[in-house]
Amino acid sequence: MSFILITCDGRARRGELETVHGKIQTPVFMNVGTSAAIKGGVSTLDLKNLKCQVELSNTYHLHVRPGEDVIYKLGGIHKFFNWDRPVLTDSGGYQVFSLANLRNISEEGVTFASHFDGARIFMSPEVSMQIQSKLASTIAMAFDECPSSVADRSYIKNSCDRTLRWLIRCMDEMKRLNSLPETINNKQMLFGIGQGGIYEDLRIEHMQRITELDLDGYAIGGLAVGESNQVMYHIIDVIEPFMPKDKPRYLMGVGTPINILECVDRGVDFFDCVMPSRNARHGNVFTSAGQLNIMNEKFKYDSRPIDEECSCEVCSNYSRGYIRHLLKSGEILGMRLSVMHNLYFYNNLMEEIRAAIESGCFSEYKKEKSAVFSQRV
RNA sequence: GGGGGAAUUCCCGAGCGGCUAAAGGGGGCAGACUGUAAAUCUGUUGUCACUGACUUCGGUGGUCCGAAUCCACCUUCCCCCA
Repeated sequence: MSFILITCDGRARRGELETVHGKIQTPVFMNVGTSAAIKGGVSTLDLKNLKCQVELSNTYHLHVRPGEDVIYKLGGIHKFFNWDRPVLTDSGGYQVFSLANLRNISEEGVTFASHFDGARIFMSPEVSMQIQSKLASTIAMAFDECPSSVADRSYIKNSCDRTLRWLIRCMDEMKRLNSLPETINNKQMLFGIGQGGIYEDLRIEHMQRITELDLDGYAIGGLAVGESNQVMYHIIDVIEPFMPKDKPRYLMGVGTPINILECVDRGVDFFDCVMPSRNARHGNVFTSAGQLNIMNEKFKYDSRPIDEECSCEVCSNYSRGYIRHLLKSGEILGMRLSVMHNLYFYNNLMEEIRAAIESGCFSEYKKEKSAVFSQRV
């Protein structure tokens, strides 16, 4: 289990992470299927055709439904949804942020009122690790607090300190769980998460302290939660020098195609975002000529594919006019086709980014694509 | 043949004398969405010379300072009794 840095182009890194479920070529975009399913009716069989390397699911959501014991008894998440490539499970830390009005934080952990039925759910570093161990994902994320972007400095400081203490508890619990004979994946990896809001010194301090611990990868959390892109880029610039060169770096929850180009350029290896799937469900699709909303009236009689440059199975077979009709009619196929296209677009973008880094022309590639991606069709 | 009810802006549907260009849905048009409480949310939806004016609530004519709202007749539709 190791991370190899194949080559660099400026700060952009081309790497390879070896896992028990195969190698991950980085930079990589992880396809988000929170409840062990890509929303919009896209299966794991489809994901293979969409160039997906890593699927991401969520500890909190799978704990609420169907419960980790169900997935454990069915052989772990890979058997559960028939996917043999890497899976990363987020820890539930983001739900501390997104379900802010339904939870209560203490040193021990977080109590949620389930968004599903209001039942009390307790999650702590140990509980999150236990759930993720039963899910048997390839990579587990540390249980952190993703604080609000408007939280004040003293709150962020205290939150970072607590998240560090939680990280150590996560590591201890993961070590214990990986040594148990009944553990499905006893080589489960653990990534730690750096926080610090928009405060440079807190960001640096937190990153320094978590990188003193021996983790399989280091994530940047708490960005793209309301601050501007420029602030986000600046924070990454500030903390990047403090991240180990020989470990994968994961920018959580980001982002737009331009965000990804900018952050690869700043040395990030892993990304994930809800954007390609959520936006697709609302008709917003990404193309090599810029974004468009397929439901706009101007596409009513358009016989062209979503993206004439795209070779995904959706663009090879269906017109804008047809997909517009499906979405306008509330047909689930409209979502399915749009989501499939957007995921292919993201996964293909990452493939092109990898090739550009390998050939040493990443900055030209980034410049050319950024100009196009900011356009609307 | 007799009796009763209804016609509202693209559709359904409130309104029953001034606060009504007219609630609320739907549909239409557009926007948002960044470790997914998101098949969700927001804006907009008579016309124009648009901080104002004009036209509109089946039709025609009345009452009134003022009518989608009251009256008369006409047209169409629905229900009940024969």
